[in-house]
Amino acid sequence: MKKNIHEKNPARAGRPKSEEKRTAILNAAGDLFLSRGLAGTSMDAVSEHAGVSKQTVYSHFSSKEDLFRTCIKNKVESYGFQEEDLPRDADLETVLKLLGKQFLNLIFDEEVVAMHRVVIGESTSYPKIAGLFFETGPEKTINAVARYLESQMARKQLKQDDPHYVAVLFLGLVRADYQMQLLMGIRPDLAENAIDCHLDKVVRQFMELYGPQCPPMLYA
Amino acid sequence: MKKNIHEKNPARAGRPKSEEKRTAILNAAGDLFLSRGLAGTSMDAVSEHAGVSKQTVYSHFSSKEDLFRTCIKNKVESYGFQEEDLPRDADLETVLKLLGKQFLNLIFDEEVVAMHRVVIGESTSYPKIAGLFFETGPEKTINAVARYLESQMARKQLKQDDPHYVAVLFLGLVRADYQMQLLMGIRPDLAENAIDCHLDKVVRQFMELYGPQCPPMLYA
DNA sequence: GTCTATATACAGATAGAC
DNA sequence: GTCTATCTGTATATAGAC
Repeated sequence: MKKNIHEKNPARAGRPKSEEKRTAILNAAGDLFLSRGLAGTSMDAVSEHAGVSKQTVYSHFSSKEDLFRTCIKNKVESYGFQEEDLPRDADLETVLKLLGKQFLNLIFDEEVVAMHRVVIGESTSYPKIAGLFFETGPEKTINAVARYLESQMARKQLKQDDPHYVAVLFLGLVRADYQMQLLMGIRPDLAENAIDCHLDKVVRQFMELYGPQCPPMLYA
Repeated sequence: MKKNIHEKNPARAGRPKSEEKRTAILNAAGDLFLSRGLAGTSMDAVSEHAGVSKQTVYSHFSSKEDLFRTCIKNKVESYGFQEEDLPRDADLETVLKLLGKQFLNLIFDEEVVAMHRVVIGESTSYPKIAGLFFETGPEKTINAVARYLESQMARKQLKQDDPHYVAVLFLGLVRADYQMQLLMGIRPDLAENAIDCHLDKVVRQFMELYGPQCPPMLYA
């Protein structure tokens, strides 16, 4: 997309290619940005860890910002939340628990935490990168959950409501304050089976609110 | 606490005092750290905005980290969530809506957003500062809400449960995904009265789960 | 106690050899 | 296309005058 070198003969280039070094740079930069932050990572450090010279880095990426944006873009796309993988025919509560577990695994993942940290920390300087991250990361997850919930509403398994709103609510229940603690470097104190207990309770509460056998609204 | 100058005669110091400059430094540094981040703020810029020389900054604070920590500590303490102000005798739902509104005002506040951003962004480099922030900020808010909920449980206005857990749940419902969007620089699209509608709905749902007339647990 | 001037280090980005 | 060497700016922190 950037240069489209080797269009004619990808396998046997006329001149020595550099796709290998490009990925080496991206890998090195990704690791460094996530572990030391943007300001804490020098272009010298990137070139050193990638095993190339600094000028080679600049020949692939026009600036540090360009490199940063490409790293985030690549990383966030690798963390898809596959709605397609969900067993739609399975019991609704089972799927919700599975969904919750997948979501918790995601937000507890160290690399995901680091990515949120650096994106949030740099969102003032680079709002567009933060926006891109949100749309292709958290927002995509919400939408995936919303689509599933919508299908269940159509099957009368869930009360009718705005699917996006309900997805945010469900994920909010699952997230609790774990995510904020993780972002601030606090390890949530998780006793034995605490996560599973939490998920059980959350799904039960969600079904109380949106399950088909839930009582009619008391007000309004 | 640091030097305790002028212990004997606070009003009429023998030598020219510097408490005034100290606060000027803290104010300038606070504004700059929150608007440009830690790495984006030089000690030169701090001294310039405070109207003092750089050496004066270093005479009051041993390092940039020391200055940063003191700024965050001061700021976060100024954002108390006064549980005492709540009208305990008022209707429970009214108080919950008021509580939710106060919380939303807090997390929508630009300075509070900026503070979260910088603390999260620097939490890898300065985990102790992030920990201090969490304890005296978000955690204190949770505890204040928990104490109120506990008092209402004692009066049988709410179902018995772990107050801290229920407080996290309530605040999670209120927060939805507004906070994450704000941290990433995205303005939540709020239609007319959207906040109030949201609060109404959230409180209703919370009462469905924990109100005294809520149905008995369907499982377990 | 406060200021001006400076030491020292390292950042991002570029020039020119091969 | 890739490397070594360098330019230019700026950072934190300190030394010494008043």
